[in-house]
Amino acid sequence: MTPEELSATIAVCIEEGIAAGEIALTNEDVVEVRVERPKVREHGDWATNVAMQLAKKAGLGPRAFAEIVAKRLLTVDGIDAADVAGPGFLNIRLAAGAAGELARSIVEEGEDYGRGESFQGVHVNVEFVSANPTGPIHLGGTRWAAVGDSLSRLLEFHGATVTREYYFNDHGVQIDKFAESLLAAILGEDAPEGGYGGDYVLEIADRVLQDAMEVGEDDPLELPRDEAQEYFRVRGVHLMFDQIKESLHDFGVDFDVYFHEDSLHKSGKVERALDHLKDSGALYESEGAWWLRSTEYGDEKDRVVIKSDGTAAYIAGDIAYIRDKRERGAQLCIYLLGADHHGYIARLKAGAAALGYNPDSVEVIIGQMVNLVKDGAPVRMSKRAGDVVTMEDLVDVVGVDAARYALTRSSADATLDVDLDLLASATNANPVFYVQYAHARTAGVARNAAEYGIRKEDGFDATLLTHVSETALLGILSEFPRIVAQAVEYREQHRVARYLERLAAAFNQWYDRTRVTPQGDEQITDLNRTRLWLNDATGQVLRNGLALLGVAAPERM
RNA sequence: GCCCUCGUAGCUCAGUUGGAUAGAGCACCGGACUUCUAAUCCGAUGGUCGCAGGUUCGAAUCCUGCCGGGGGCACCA
Repeated sequence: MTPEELSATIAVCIEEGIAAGEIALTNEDVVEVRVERPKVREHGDWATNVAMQLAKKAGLGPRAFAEIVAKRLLTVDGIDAADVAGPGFLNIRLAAGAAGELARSIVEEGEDYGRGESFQGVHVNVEFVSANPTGPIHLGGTRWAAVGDSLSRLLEFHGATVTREYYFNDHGVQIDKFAESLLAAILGEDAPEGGYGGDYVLEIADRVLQDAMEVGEDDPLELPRDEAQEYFRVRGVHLMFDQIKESLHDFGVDFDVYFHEDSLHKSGKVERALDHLKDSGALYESEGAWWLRSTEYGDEKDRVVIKSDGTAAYIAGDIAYIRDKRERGAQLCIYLLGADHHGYIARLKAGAAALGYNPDSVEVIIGQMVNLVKDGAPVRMSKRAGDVVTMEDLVDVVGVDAARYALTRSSADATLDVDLDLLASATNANPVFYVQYAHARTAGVARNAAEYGIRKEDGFDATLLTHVSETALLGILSEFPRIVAQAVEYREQHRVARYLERLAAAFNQWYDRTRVTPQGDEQITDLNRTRLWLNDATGQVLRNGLALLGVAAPERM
């Protein structure tokens, strides 16, 4: 019996109590029954606090309410015990077979186990990273790459069609500084004020020059300075962006759309969006400018969309962009932004509302910063000095799996300290290895079982899974669909990672106390076969969970 | 000054959206390998959940006010 089935069963018991006149409620009062795993094992397999939630309204004491439900639960097949405890908790113990059946159903469902439907048929646009191509992806961007891709995978697992999108621009102040820096680097000058340093600048500049020579173009350095800079801007941005895409690809993140900010302006989409807003009265005119009512969404002040000189403010592009995303089919637009962008939330929501969309269709996830720790001290990162830790640096030191896992196992809205020494050296201090090792173990057990000639299809008897470490493992396996559903609902991928760590621990404990393969000259029995089902079920869930984080599930380590 | 966010064990972090005795990993201490991988397992130590009030059967969780860290407050992009 899964927790979902148990939850539904309890609801039925309450409704029966209502029908029998023992509970003075209507069926509409019956809230969704939440079952949870008690922290203390002796309390049973599952517990619910529904009696405490409903007792008051029913005019009963919580314990009396719980007794009425317990009495009926006991008559249900697959439930061994239902006890009332404490202030009104209902502790439930499932029959051994009822829990054990799960091992088989997980293996049969395979990579679909845990799948959900909460986003079935919904088109979601997830925009993340979106760094302008003025340098390699740094640590912060790496975090959004890992988190954004994992959230996308979670949404897809719940039925969504996800567009992974990267928004960028190759014009503007920062890009000009980048172009200036390229030119300065190749000429052996110091980086300009507010420009970019670091080896990569010279590398890119060199490549631009080499490429020009190879195709027999005139030396761009012979051009007038402003033309040379423009030349380096176009070619340099292109090279830089290719490098970024390659880094992301090597990191396991591929975007469906790289959206060019300029295209909004050039195609007239900004203008059309602004006309639309003026016509619909979504903006108001004041002091010669057109304003967006962003204060209605928590902004400190309303924002100018069309400046008094008639030109579009930056935010106009954002609004046109929302409209473009929606017109391309997105029903939900999720933005992953750094903490320095939190002021954008109100503006984006106000923009969506002005366009006539539900402001809830724009969702902004604000992520906190990543700090790097080395030798017990924070590593100072300075962009000016080129002393920036990049995605490639991190991957070089710890590998893609450890990097992605470290960045996804914590909530995005907590600042994160990444300890390079720890990730690189002390392997057992690194949870990703613990989880991957558990998976490799399931694969190893399966290999050994095959050698012994143990075949799953020869037998399965759920009632044999009675060891305390087995019921614990089964309980955790049964939680996976709900953990995934919560991770999707709250957009919190780290729940999956934390769950996998619990699952790996439960598996290791089981592995330590029981055996799948026979010892000595023992005969192969259904117990061996049934445990192989459980072993394979665990491997399946570890694989499914790691896939949601974009982390490999190795067969051997 | 205002806004956002975080504050939980020595360190890094969870805490099932208000539930039972607040957890894990690391570090430290003590145990367990002739048998499916010891990258593991078992045990011990370690807490005024930043502080003070409030809400209720019940608060790490919700509300208010302080304190501390981080970020943000343009007719810039």
